Amino acid sequence: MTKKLSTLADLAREAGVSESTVSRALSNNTLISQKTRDRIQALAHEHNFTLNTAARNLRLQKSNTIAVVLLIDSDADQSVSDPFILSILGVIADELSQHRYDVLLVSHRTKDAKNIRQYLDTKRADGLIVFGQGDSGEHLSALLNQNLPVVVWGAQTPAASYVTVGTDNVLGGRRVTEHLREQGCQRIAFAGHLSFETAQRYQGYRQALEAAGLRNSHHLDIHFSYEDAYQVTKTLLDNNEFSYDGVVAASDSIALGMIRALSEAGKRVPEDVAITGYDDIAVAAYMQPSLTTIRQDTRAGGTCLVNTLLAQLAGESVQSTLLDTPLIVRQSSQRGGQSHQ
Amino acid sequence: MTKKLSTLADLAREAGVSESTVSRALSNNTLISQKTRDRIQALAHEHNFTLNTAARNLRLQKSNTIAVVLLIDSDADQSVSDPFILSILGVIADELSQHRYDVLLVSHRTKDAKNIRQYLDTKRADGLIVFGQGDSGEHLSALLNQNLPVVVWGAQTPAASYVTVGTDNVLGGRRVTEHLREQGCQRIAFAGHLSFETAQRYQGYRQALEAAGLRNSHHLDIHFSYEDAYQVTKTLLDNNEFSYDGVVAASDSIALGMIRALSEAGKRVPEDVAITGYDDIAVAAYMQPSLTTIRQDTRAGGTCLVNTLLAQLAGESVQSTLLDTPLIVRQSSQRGGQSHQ
DNA sequence: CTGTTAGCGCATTCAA
DNA sequence: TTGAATGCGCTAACAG
Repeated sequence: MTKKLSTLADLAREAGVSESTVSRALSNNTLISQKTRDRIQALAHEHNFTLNTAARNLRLQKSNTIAVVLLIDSDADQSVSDPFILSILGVIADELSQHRYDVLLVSHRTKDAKNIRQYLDTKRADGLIVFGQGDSGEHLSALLNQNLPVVVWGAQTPAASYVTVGTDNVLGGRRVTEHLREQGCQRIAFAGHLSFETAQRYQGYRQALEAAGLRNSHHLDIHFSYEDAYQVTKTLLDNNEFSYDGVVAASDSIALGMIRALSEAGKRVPEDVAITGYDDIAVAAYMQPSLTTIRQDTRAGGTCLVNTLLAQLAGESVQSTLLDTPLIVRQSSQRGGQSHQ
Repeated sequence: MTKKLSTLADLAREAGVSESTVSRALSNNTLISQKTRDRIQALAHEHNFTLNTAARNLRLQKSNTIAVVLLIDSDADQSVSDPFILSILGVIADELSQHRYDVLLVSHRTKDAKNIRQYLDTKRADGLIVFGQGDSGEHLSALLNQNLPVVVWGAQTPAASYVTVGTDNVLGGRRVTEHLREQGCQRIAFAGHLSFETAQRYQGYRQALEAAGLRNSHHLDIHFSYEDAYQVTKTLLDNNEFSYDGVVAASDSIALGMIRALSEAGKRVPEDVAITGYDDIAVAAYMQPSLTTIRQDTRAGGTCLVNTLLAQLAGESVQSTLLDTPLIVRQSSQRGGQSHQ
């Protein structure tokens, strides 16, 4: 390792040429003779030289960076902990790095959503991928109505002016509920806090109940977490207020917490209570009982988010995508049901 | 929303003062009269003005950004999928954003580890948090021997010249193994691929066996994943080659995969086979049976990584930290054991 | 208290 | 085929 050459000027001096020649040589510009190019590139490599990104960005007015923005509910805990989000984030980081983009990970309180424009305005990021429209769809709409390079994870709404990639949550909610009906469940509760996307799942649940001629719906308000699900369920059971034979959980995490509480209380899943989750997180297949759920394919979702954004960046006109929401039937819901008369 | 003011110069013109005054006013420099400061800050706010980060970074020769580098094994799958890593990443993002730092998320093939210096050299990041020394400790040592602002997640090694935050993997491996011995296990296998950290856990496993007078160790080579663990275990069971009554799994994921395979084959956990995991991922407490494991506290770990790095950045002298590795006893390993004669 | 000036490192226009 | 000069937007030393 020879001495440190940290700027173009250093390299130029070392090579005995001008800065502009080095700049061109490094970008493999054909204006420069092949010989010079080779020589300079070799030199740069030898000295482990890399361009100063800030200077380059300033000059080029772009950043080669995509900001992934996580909008965090202010009253809930502020950390990024949802396994589904974390998992799709991993996919996005992969995809983006394959396209030679850097990923800037930022989290914002929901109510500060308006600040996210700054990443674009200050050329901090070339594009944005946003999670959490759930609690701030209206903010986003106000901000993103122009043709900005932004893709939002979540459901399309008629009002929204921005491009989204997401799954059909109403359909998903309907599917699991219908499935539980087919398994013979009579009293089916919906467990989850009704934020944006989960509210849609709830809506699907309602639709399915109504289609089955059931008038009463049951909502258990549980925020996204194992612990909360466990506690709420345990309390209900302790007070003898748990009267359901089926539960549509708004997420796999919630389903897991409930299953534990039920099991500790001596209830069998699925015999006494059939349960479905939502997301198909990695462990869903590996628990006992394995979890019936709606798959949200993180690989497909992440890839689609990235591709949509890159297409936008390339000037193509893009539209929102609705990903499929397949029902994955496993043990936690299967108990023969009516179909087996 | 008035017209777009995108640079300091624009703001200065609008305010009828010089650029430097605006610059100072925005940084709340007391050189500027309170009145002027207030006026300019109000103006900036009204126009939703933010500084251009690239220009600012270039001028200041710093970036207010921490790069989190994930070193990915080249022959394994390239994606960021380990739930433990993802979870600690969430914590880091939190902590860093509370300290007003941005997080640049980058993944690199292990063998390209030497490129990670560039983030520092080009002032792309003020500091680095690195995961995955496991497979590239020697590369890192070669790179990071200077007093660079870098903190590596993982175990300390005598050779390593860099600062680490991690848990005592040897101790952890020893603890679970001793625990299984206490539960009466006679033939205990270690399940996991022997990379850096897991090799240390394996070493602890060996120590515990030797201390118990057991000469034979059993190693099942399983990479980090549910699926691989499931397949390998299933194959062993199908061939009647699974002869263990205890398993020390190198990660919770592996434990889950194995438990599923065992359960499908009609083996009971913990009665027929007692199993321990490693990490204490969120679901560990919520599965059936709940998983005995070694806790790696992601909150503590992430916080410590960040604090150590920030201290380094502040010029303080810091040293490596070894976090506690508590044994969390749950159902998957408990079967009375010898102590109940 | 405020303004003028210079320069961070790079890409690019214009001139040679 | 190469070099000299300019400016991206910002901060800070120096002057006033």
